[in-house]
Amino acid sequence: MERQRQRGFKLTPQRLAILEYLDGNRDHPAAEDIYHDVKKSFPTMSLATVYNTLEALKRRGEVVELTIDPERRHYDPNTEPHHHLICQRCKKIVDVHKEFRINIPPAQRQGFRITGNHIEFYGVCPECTRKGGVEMAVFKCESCGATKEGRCKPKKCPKCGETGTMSKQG
Amino acid sequence: MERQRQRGFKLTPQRLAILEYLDGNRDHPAAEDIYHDVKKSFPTMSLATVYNTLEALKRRGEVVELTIDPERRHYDPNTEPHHHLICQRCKKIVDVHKEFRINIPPAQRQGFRITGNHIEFYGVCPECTRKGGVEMAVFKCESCGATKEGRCKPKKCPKCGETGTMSKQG
DNA sequence: TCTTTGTTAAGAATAATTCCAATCAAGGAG
DNA sequence: CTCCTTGATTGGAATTATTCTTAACAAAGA
Repeated sequence: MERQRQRGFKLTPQRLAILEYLDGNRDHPAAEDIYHDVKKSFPTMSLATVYNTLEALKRRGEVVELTIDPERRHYDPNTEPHHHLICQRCKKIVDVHKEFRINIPPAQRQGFRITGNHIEFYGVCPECTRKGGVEMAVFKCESCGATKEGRCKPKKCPKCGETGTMSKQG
Repeated sequence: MERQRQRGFKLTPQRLAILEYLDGNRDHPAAEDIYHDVKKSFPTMSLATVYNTLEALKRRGEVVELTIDPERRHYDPNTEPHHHLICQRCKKIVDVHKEFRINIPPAQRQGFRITGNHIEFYGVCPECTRKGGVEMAVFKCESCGATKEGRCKPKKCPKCGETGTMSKQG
């Protein structure tokens, strides 16, 4: 994070808050998630600033944009090359730190010069496996109080629409 | 009725046109691309119908939705498991038909049950390699006549906004 | 023929993202 | 210290892809 200071990247309070949220984060948040969280300690934060900052960080190679979820872009502050494992039921994304020796045989490269790769693994996470497909839990929105039954934590409140506010109820 | 229900899919002229467009297509088109093309021979076609049809085909496993491009969803009528190679410059997507023996060691599976994977390879396509990064070509919109300079064919006309109408000029 | 079911078209609605114009804050030059 | 330049922030408007809704429709079955 220190390395930002140089290189003409202005460390404004807003950017600092975003960087702090991102630092060490392994949740592959979307812009909206970052916004929602950072807003709590920084109520004047604008969603546009989150997008601007993410774009600036992306250009600097400090975060990687994940094109894994057709609904929204996710960002990964972990820039070491790694892969991802996605729960096909609840859409949770976790990291896979292993190098795979994969190479396209020249005959199949169609003239491309290959520069890298990214593997998406699909599967079912332990929580969803346990829930089996029948059992359900109740999730409550911290923001508007609405409740919803489901196998896994909904990313967004079905009532007030806020993201990241649903938590499991006793 | 039973037969119909088993197939559960009415072959309407619109759907036929979409299927024909998709058949053997290796371009990983987006909904808009399909719409643009099919509309030519079927001017009454609606974009919603394209989306509906794609959704129906997806549910039946006749097409695969590719989450590769953050801008829009692409569809692949080739449902045999395969991977993709993407030109990082012009965003062209080509197929890679090869099986890779990749496995996440149990210690790293984090309790997930793995069901599949998809590899995205990144690279530079022969056209873009040739253009080197300096040389440019001029592309013209078949629809509105606007021209644009670029390394690779723009997916969308910068003036009229139509997709798939840009072609290289003499 | 009447009903059921699923399809289409058009446009409205939604949601993520980008754009824009008006500030604002910091740093350098004078 | 003040002026000027540059880049950052905001909030709202604009844009874009996608979904939803409704009414009209068409084929199949009773």
